Amino acid sequence: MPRKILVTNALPYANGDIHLGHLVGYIQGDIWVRFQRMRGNTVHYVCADDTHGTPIMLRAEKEGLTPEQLINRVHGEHLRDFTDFGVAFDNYHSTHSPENRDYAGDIYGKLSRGGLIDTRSIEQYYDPVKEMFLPDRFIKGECPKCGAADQYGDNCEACGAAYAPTELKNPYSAVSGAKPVLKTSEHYFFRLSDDRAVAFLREWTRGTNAAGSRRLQTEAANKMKEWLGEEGENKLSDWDISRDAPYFGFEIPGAPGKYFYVWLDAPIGYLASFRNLADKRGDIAVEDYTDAVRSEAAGTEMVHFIGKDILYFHALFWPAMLKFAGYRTPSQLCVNGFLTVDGAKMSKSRGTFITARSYVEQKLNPEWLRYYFAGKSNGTMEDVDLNLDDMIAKVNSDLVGKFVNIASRCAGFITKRFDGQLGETDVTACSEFAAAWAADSLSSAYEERDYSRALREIMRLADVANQFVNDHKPWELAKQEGQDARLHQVCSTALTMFRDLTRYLKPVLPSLASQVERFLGVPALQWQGDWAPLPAGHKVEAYSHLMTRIERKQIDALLEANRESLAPSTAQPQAKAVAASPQRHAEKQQHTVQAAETTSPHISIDDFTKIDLRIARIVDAQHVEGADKLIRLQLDIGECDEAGNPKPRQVFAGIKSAYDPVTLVGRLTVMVANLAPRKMKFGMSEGMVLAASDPDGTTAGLYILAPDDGATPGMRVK
RNA sequence: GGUGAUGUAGCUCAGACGGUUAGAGCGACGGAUUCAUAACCCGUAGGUCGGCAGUUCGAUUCUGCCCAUCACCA
Repeated sequence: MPRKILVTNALPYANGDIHLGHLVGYIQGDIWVRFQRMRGNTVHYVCADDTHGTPIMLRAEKEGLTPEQLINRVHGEHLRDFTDFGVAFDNYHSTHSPENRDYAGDIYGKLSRGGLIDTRSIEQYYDPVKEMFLPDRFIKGECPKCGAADQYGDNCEACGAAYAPTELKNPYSAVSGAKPVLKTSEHYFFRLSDDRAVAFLREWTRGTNAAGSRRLQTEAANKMKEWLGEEGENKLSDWDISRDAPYFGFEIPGAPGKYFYVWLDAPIGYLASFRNLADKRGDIAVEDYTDAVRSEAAGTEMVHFIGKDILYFHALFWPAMLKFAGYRTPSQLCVNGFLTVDGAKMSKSRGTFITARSYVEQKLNPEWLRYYFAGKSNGTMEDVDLNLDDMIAKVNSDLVGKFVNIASRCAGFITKRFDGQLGETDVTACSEFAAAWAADSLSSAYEERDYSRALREIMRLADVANQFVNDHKPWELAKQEGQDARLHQVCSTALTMFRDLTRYLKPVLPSLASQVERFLGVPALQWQGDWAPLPAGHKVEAYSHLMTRIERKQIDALLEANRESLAPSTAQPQAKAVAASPQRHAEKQQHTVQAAETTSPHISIDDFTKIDLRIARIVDAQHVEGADKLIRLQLDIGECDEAGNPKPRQVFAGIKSAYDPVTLVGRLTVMVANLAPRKMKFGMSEGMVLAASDPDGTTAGLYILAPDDGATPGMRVK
């Protein structure tokens, strides 16, 4: 009985570009969907832009657009990025849609009638100039703990303290610069602290779904336990779901001037997108997937792929909203971790904040990234590190060296010697492949989203195939009289193995797989039925190579294209944000993202004065025997020994490529006098001289510094 | 500060309900080969399994403490 699954990916916020961090979760989701379909299951795969909230409203205003114009533009950009990376949603909708308005109203109405909506007055900062209430992130001021200036209303980037915006000293509005005033307003709350909700969530987060598997990964379930507290303890507080006008969103039915908080209607966008798809197609019974009773009868599933930054929303608010509005709750949450690049948070100054667009524009192959991410995905919430050198090595050796190579080394014989027709396959030689087909270890690895395990096994099979070719040496058979039949069999067998490998890699590399299907002249590869070799007499196309290698210089160009110079921080907060989180989703991400940027380009004056810079006279300079780069310098900085004789410092400087020692003697330059002495192969080095060079190496050369006339040895530089 | 996760060969990662010589791929090195975008094949070297202490006949695997990294919370 095929499964019927509604799969979603987190909705990206319509306030920024898709970057490689986002793509981790989308690629994981897409691979799972493609796998399920190859197994014959029915999957509806939907997503949408998350479009509401204050940041969108203000951003549109800044760009001189209406919010609708802004989100329309971004919708196109996002969809194009996903498409280019092979993430093939059946529908990419928007939370600013009639379907979403209907669902939001319906869910809210049912919660309200169920007694789960409360109103109460709260006091908040209000911008009197802009005439709007200010979210925490739009209030700035001095940190109440350490006094650092220009800190946001929720936490301090200088000392890490967390506080309420009302605790800030000298607060001002980041929108207008005005001093905010406290103002009272009535807000609507979802009563998450209600006993029914708490009891439900306790069961839901640790229980299993209809198929008997856990709804949350173990780590995620543990995290929920932390948030929910122990039995009898109630750590949940009610959730503020309204915002006052002006606000870009949906007005709450029966509450003029009050709008749904963006996070209320964001996940509802999953249903809206699905409804929109069903209306377009006309053959999907929506309630079979969305209604509590009917979905149970129909045995459908609803699976959400999300980043761990938005677990809170998807494991608490979302199931509770659904449950108490009579909707089905999610069957499973697949939570992925953050992306780091070369072991560190993505950074604009290092160029590792890589946008999806720039990757495509720099002509890198999206399937390289899909393969690498898949190789790093093991179905847990762990962070994924994109190690660029590792990616180059892995893709080049696995995909080009091993996988593609199998076809490349055999197809030529089939074309040249046998007119493109396959011969008999040596089925015994394929025993490992037949065994892999019969076993469920590969498919269960995909099912559990442990793609790295699947790929390890697939690459082991690729090794088997290459060994087979190597052992039977078709290039020798080709030269021998009377070995045509054997040659034919060996190459045909290798191509059957190659067909199998392609099938297993297809969820990860859909585009490469379709090239192979064309080359082999086979219908779209599926993952069901009995194993059979490619039949004798079957005709294949001439081989043309399937994938190129990655070169380091392509990666360097990509980093360069994403590098932003460290200009003084006059930019708007959004513009210089560095996101560590894969799914930036509504205002919550404004938090994560801003807090993530701790790599300040500034040092304090105290840090600077730790460096003792001195004017030095080069009293001697010598080549160093056996050193490629070093020159031995004796530097006078006015120091003397006990007897009062001048005592120059010995410093080894790596400037041999640019200077002849003879020309250095007598010159003045600048040295770091308090650098810890270091024993080098050729002796002690008691400091360093400063020299300028182009970090990119575009302009060659090395230039030591020289003071203006009048400076004398020993003078302090500061 | 509290909680949790992670720390295994140069790199990326498996694994171990405690038990003889701790694994893979890549990289390095040596050999073989030349069908294949120097790809493939065979072989070698590399790890006191983050540190310290404890439990045990025996710990890298369990416990405690510490260190580092990351996340969450206040």
